[in-house]
Amino acid sequence: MSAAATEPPVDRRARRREEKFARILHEAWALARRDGLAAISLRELADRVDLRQPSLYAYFESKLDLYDAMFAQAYRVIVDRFRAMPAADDPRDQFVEMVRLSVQLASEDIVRHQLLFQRTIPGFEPSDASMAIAYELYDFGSDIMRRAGLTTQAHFDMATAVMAGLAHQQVANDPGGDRWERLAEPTVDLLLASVRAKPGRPTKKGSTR
Amino acid sequence: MSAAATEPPVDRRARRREEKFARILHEAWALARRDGLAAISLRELADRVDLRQPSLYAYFESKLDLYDAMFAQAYRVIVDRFRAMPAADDPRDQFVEMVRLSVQLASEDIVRHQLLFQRTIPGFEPSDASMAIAYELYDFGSDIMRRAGLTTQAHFDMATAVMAGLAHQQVANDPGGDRWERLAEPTVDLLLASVRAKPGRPTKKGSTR
DNA sequence: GTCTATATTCGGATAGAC
DNA sequence: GTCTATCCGAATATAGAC
Repeated sequence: MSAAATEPPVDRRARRREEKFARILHEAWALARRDGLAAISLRELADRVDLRQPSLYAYFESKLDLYDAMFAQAYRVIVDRFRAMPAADDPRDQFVEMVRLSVQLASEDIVRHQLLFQRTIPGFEPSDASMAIAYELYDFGSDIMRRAGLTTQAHFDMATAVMAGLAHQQVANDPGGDRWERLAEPTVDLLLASVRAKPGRPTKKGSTR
Repeated sequence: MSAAATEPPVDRRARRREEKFARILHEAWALARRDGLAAISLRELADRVDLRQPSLYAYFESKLDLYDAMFAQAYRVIVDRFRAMPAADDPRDQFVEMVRLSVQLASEDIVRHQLLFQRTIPGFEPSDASMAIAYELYDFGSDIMRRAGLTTQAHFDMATAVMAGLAHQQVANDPGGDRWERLAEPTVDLLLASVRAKPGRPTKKGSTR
């Protein structure tokens, strides 16, 4: 409330700070893509944003804190991309589209995929605030799966495994291609067929091992 | 049985060297499990095997070379575990067992899984000799899948994605548990059901990598 | 093969002036 | 917020004696 016509200097400063922070994050991603996530050097990062290395500490408290900011930003991007999916009439189509998008997202930015879904940075643990963004994504995805007919925990677990697996194989064995991405549709139909075959009970009798 | 009664000193020395090298690898794994793969310190590794840090260079040429040795050893262990699987009469059962074993292997040693299946060490590329061991595993697994009825490239790709996904989810979201491991059986049946629904063109033997 | 000694470079982080 | 200066520790790797 109450933003003056001429923006108070405080807000301008805050905005400049945000812009600079965004630039820092941008260059951090660039370095991560070049050398690997774990190999980001604060010295080189500072160089790229025209700062001296100690000045970075005005923007984050430690290197792990930087990773946390990258983690949160990456999840925000992905949540936005999920929300931007065209709404499909058929829930099955929507499910297919989500799986396809997941593989695409992993494929188009491998280090992002590593930071979010593989725990590779020694000592890094996402903050609660960052995890909250992650949970947004899972809720959104769960809705889509539920609408497509998945009901049990086992259904969900199979579906998430399939999504993770397609993405992983795409990234690991056909980077830049679509060999696993194009399996999104048939794989979803596989899952849905099994749901329809034995609704609410995708596992055999005695399903707890 | 042709070893001389008095073993030649050359062979004894060679064996001692191998034993020491094995000890080095053992402790390297221990450090990786404690601190993460990327955080292995040659100083601490040397301490643990009663050497000074520079002496390690009598056993490998660089740190990346150490990772390569770990990579090769890990694949050898896994190949052995695959070969040690009890033979099942039903190829479908054999397939189930393989998927279950894959998830178990990832679950029981997460850093091994990371080194083999996630490219997380900056600059590390397995040597040709190490990759040869990896291919052994893929050939072995391909045979099992083929016998279970998978014929097309798409079948294989789906199956490998499912295996990778179950393992990943198990490791990432239920470490120490069996929430995804117990989905091995129903998931294999899912795959096989789709194969029976629309059988594809057979692939040539050994042509899947 | 193992040692001591050292080179070299780099890392993240802090103190304190402006 | 940004700087200079610096700390302190860590890292991998090499040289050369024994």
